[in-house]
Amino acid sequence: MLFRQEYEMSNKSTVKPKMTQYSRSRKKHECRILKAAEEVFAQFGYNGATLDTIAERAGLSKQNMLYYFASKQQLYQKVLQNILDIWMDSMALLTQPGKDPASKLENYIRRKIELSRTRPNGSKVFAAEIINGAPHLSADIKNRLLPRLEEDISLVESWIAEGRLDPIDPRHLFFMIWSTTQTYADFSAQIEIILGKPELTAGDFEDAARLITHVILKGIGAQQKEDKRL
Amino acid sequence: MLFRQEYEMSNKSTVKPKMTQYSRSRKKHECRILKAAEEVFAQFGYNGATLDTIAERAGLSKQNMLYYFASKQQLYQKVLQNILDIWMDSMALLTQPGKDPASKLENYIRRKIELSRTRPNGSKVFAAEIINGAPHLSADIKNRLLPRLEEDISLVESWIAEGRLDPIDPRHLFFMIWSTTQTYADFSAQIEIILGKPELTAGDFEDAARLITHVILKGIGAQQKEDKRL
DNA sequence: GTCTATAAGGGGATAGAC
DNA sequence: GTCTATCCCCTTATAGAC
Repeated sequence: MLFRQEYEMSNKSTVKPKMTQYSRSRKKHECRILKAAEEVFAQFGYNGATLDTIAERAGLSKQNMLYYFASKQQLYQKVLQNILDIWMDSMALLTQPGKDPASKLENYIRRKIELSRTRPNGSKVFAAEIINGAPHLSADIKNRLLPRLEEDISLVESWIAEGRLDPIDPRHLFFMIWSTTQTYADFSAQIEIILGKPELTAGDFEDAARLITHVILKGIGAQQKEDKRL
Repeated sequence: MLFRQEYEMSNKSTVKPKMTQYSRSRKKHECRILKAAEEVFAQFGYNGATLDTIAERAGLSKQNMLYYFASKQQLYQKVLQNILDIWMDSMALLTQPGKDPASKLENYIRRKIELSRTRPNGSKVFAAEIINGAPHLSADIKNRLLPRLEEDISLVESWIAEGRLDPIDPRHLFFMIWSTTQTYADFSAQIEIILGKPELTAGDFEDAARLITHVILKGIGAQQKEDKRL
């Protein structure tokens, strides 16, 4: 499912049928609103997006939408949280047991590319937020992303210590993986023009994943089991 | 100079002193306005930026600024043009005579990183514009950037045909170079948090250049004369 | 939960004096 | 070229009926 169900806290342990009905309806609305908001924030930016446009795309009135999300900021924050959650989930691929570093990194890169294909608008909203100085997100980056990332940095450092990777700075490696994969969501307008296509296809994302994996793994001296054909 | 002098067309071949005086004063104002606009558009986005804020940072009134740039859109377009011009100039490093492919690519990557350091706001405005679907820039990408890029794509293809690079898609290689270098401008807010610094230093950009050059050149099978220490 | 109406403020752009 | 004044539209958010 593209939009995960949130707001679980409204479901108490003693659930009455009426309450369930209520919550389901509410979730359905919230889900549609969040989907519309992600699209509109991505296309017009925070200030360019209007509640009217979002509401229309979600199929309700602006005033009605404000019943579900009390303010524009609250809606925006939720969109940001969602994509950060999804990206942080994907980091689990780096700590899968029983895989070599090259496979783990390849799985992570491929997952990030897949997310650029399936959730481009979330990526765009996130990117625009960072570009603007992350006023609504710096706390989450510091308090949620960074601690999780530190573990992965230590992991990469251990791989280097074991001689399985070239001695590179793990943090810059992550900047490289993030930028090369997310650019296929964030800069799709430019990439489409250069590739001469109205829309990027699944094949284009596969090309991207193959090239990024090849260059990064070979570039950091990680052994791949079999070299992919380009 | 950070902001190149534009609007050369107002200087006719028969220049009178008074006219020169006039033009110099105008250019000085326009230059300050463009610098301020680049900063404000980068921080707040097109719709979030206000003429009042830009004018204040440039040291004049909003109404006075509108004497130099007739509309917000016109000012914005000029900011976009400037950074695209600078980036296109940097592509000349790929066609320098008497250099091997690895050196040319390294020079280009290093120049792009240097521009991320010296003109981060131009990069941010450009990035936000592409994220929003490039409504003001798609014509320029198609008509100015793409033809220039086609030459560089042919060049990379010839290197591949000569066996000097792995058989990669040149277009995706450029997407990789652009994303990895521009991320140090566009995503500086996130990178600063992760590196634990209030501002990125020249040393951070040097670290980035070294890692990107190492990984990409090694990753595409380009021979480097001497492997840089990490 | 959904509607109509409206308050309240912001911001781009123009008019016209100096 | 620079200033004061102002027009006019857009947008967020609230009030209150149903």
